[in-house]
Amino acid sequence: MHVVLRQKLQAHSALDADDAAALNRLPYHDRHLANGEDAICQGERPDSAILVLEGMVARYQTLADGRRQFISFHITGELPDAQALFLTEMDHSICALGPAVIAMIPHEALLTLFMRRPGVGLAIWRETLIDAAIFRSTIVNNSARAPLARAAHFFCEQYYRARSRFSRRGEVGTCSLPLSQAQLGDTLGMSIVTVNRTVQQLRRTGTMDWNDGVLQVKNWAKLAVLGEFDPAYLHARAPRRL
Amino acid sequence: MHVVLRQKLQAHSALDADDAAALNRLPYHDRHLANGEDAICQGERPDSAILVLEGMVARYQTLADGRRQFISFHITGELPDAQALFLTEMDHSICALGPAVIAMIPHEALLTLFMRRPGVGLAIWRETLIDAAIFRSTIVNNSARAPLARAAHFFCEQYYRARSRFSRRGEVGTCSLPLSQAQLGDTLGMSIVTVNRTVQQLRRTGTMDWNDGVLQVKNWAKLAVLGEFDPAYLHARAPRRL
DNA sequence: CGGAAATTTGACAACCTTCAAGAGGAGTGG
DNA sequence: CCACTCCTCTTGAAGGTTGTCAAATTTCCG
Repeated sequence: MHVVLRQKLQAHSALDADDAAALNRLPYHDRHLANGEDAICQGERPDSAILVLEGMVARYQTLADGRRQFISFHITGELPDAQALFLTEMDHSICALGPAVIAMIPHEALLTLFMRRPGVGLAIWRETLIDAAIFRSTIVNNSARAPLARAAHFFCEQYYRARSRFSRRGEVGTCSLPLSQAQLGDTLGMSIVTVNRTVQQLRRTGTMDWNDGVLQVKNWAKLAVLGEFDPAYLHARAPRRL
Repeated sequence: MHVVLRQKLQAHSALDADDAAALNRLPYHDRHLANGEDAICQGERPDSAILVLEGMVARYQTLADGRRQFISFHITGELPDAQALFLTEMDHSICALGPAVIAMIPHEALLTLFMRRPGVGLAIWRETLIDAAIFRSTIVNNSARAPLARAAHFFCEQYYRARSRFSRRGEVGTCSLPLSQAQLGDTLGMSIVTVNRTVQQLRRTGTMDWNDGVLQVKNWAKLAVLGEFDPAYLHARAPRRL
């Protein structure tokens, strides 16, 4: 757990030895989630933060008629409910896509850590700010792009983020993306039928494939053009110290 | 300037006397913006944060074909680019809707303030988290709701936020909303024609009117139902201290 | 092996966007 | 003062895209 969190924070923030040591003393306990299981629901007031250790979790809101809208997806090292540290009531739910393992870290322990090591607090603040930057991009994507570009942009983002822990971000390769087409529809705001036809259309471009929860990128440059994808908004590297 | 910021932060965070005093010593300078003028553009690396003093400003992204997608709107007391404190490069632009006055507060002064008065830093952190909560809601609204509900929800949010500085949030009344229909289209992801017809449809419900940049709510309860509006996501009150 | 879920395909209707044009106002310059 | 332009709002019509309905096929899982 500790190494996962430390690596994530160090991807964009400088932590000194004392910060790292303090991180290593954070208490937590693991929790295993089945496919589709909720880690936390809208309206609840959690007293622990979630750190994804394995698998993928998603944030979603439930609409008045029961439909779901997915908001974001999170992989190993991410803190999908960091905002709950300061916003007591959850305005959305978090569920597992496929089996997942998460660590539950008591809010209290994090808050005292922030007092003792402000650098850690700032790193997590930055984490939440990157989260918000991704939300902004999602607003633009779902509101303004036609289905093909919208789906392409989504695939680009997931692929780029999944591989950013390694050095080779773009280029050919695969990553895990364990969604159904129906869930992708609830992500991009399109009907299942349109999702299906759009994905087929994307496949025909020869830039990517997506099967059995695995996204395969065959021509990154072309896919990025189709999706108008510019990774600047992911703020992958912006170290700054107080 | 100082009183505007202090009131905003105290709306959701407890500040002690020393925090307030430190806020009052923040340096800044005013800047007047003409209608449509950009306060800051995508790609820039600001060294000051923006605080809205008068009027309204909007965040937006520019798409590959030059179209605009508005992301959020900000009124007196809000910090529309607080994230730039820790994410150096702007991933969006900020412009004025109608004439506006903003205060520019040097990042350096804010960062040293956070070191001396962590409570102020936390208050602004919470501010950015509420920002993100609004983004989540916008994703849901623009992705999943039909035009009428989408527009109704948008009007509800703007009205509720504009009036939250006073005690009477819901109920009958007016607030400033100086957008054109075309700009509302670039906000909700609808064409001008659809915006026009949707607004007319909303007017016919008798719940609201919107003319000359003024939003008038005539039947708050019914409008909130039309827009499926639940203000919980605005986290208007959630005081918590370290 | 059987049943449920996911993917795929077709057809059609509804909706939205685009194109086009006119009305009303605000601001500018002759 | 009026003509002119520009912008916004409004309305109509046509065409295209997307959602809905329905059903077949494949895959997954017990």
